[in-house]
Amino acid sequence: MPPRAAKLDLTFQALADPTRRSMVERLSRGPASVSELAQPFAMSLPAVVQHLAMLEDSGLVRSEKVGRVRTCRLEPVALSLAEQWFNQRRTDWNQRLDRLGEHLKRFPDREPK
Amino acid sequence: MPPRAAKLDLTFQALADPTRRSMVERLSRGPASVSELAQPFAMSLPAVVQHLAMLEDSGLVRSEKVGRVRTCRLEPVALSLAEQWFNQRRTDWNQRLDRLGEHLKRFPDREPK
DNA sequence: GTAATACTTAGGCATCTACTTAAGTGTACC
DNA sequence: GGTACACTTAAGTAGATGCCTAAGTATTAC
Repeated sequence: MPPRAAKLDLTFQALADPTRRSMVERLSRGPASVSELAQPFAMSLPAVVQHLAMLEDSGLVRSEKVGRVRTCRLEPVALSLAEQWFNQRRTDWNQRLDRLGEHLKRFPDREPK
Repeated sequence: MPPRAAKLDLTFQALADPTRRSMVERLSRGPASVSELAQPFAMSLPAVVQHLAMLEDSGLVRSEKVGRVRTCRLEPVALSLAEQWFNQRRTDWNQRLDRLGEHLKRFPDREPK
């Protein structure tokens, strides 16, 4: 598997959980500490940290520890990598529709292949 | 959990696997039967069908059976639902950068809050 | 009617996920 | 030095995921 695909696996996997999406939403408004990120959730801290680990594995989030506080920030480049995948699908889809329309204009009666 | 979030769970989960992404890529170029979709993969047919089931659960793919052939097609609306989530993140992110820039222009020396 | 095709169903198995509780470690404050 | 705080590590569990093989059903072609 090409490395880019592996990265997409991790990214989409990371975004497939509502807790983690919520964290990304929070971080898209600015950095936060682990406890700040944990605060909205009715879940133990280790559970939150485990979610964070998946976000970091995917590259969506980066964090560094200063003193006893770990500060997390969003990595927008990683987000746009996933976004690009959607753009490519849309491009393929539209190209097909264009070809289909062209074909129908020429042969209005026949079913396209 | 709001229903929209549940849908995003299923969508991102569906896209987190390279086999399934590959299938979506194939389908973004036009409809295909189950065996056509299975052909590129070194995997049993039941495994492929299981992947397809997840794609259908998420709403990304729709299929109908005629005779003994099941034809699958992409549902582009489901794709754009996921795309929108990225757009919203990007909007939040840019708003924050704007505010940050504004703040720095006024108080060039202070660390922003 | 027989045979090939295109799935479909059922069962099983190894691994991964999403949590938990309990017990650390390192830093900051008094 | 002692205590509170902010994580961190470890170990365990229920359920989901990603495959497999074997056997079944419905169409279509001969």
